[in-house]
Amino acid sequence: MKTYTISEVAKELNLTVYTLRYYDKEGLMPFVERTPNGTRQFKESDIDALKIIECLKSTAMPIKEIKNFIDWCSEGDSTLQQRYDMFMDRKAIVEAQIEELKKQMEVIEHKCLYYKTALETGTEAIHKDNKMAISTP
Amino acid sequence: MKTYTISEVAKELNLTVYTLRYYDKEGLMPFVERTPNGTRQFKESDIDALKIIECLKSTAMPIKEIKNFIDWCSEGDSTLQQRYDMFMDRKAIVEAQIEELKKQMEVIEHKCLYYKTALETGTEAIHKDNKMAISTP
DNA sequence: TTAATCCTTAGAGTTAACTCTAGGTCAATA
DNA sequence: TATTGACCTAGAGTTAACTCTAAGGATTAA
Repeated sequence: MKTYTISEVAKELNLTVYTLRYYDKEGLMPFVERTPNGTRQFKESDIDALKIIECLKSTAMPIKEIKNFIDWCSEGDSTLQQRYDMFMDRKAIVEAQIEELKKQMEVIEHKCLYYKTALETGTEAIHKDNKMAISTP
Repeated sequence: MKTYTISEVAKELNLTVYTLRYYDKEGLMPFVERTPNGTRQFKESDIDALKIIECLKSTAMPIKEIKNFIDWCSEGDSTLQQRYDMFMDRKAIVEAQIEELKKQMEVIEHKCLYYKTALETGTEAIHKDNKMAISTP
């Protein structure tokens, strides 16, 4: 079975070897095996697991919480409910994150229009006596 | 004109007074006026400006970049182009953030289903010989 | 055989964004 | 009048997530 070195994995996942070792130190990769002299040997399934870790990280889950999940995975079927609940919770969190970003997007688009108009006339004064501030953003 | 104390503003924006003073220290609030003895007096427009700051912060813009924008605001009409470009860039960044979250959402939903099926049969083994790993997440 | 290049660890250093403490001012109340 | 509680600053401390350094081991290439 093909295995990968830490730098190959780092390259593939767009991480540094430092980061991967840090994750290991934090207990995020207990499944990665070693050669007799201690070198990490990543299997395809390890890379898949790291992709799940990256997925959770990209939704702003703290590393300590990701570790809880990894620990549950190691404990086996007795933790299926916790893991299911975790992903359902995460789903709700990500939905909220998307909604929040969409809300802020409207504000940003409004500002784009505001500055477009200001640029056309050469001055922000066009928006004066408007509820949009001038010297404050 | 009605003004607000730092603790009133903190409450309204769901921040701490420490955070607001920190923002001020970092140059994010040069527009906030003071009473003769030094107490900050927030106007409505200052709170609006802070809401823009919070908007940018919620899209992961670093405080130093937000400060650039605030500085441009203080410089007046000569920086209209920079400010327009900044909001257009931010718009693209937020669009990418939303797309990224949607992509991760699919992974999470897939995991929800995975664990739902596993829970129904009481074991993760149901997914074995599948490309989904068992002891790795 | 020696140099380069990978790997390892322990532990120190960095950065961003707070978060708090110490010591002080000022205005209102008991 | 004294105490309470809000405000202030400077600067120290905290936390998360890296990021790097030092010192050393194994493998390959000249």
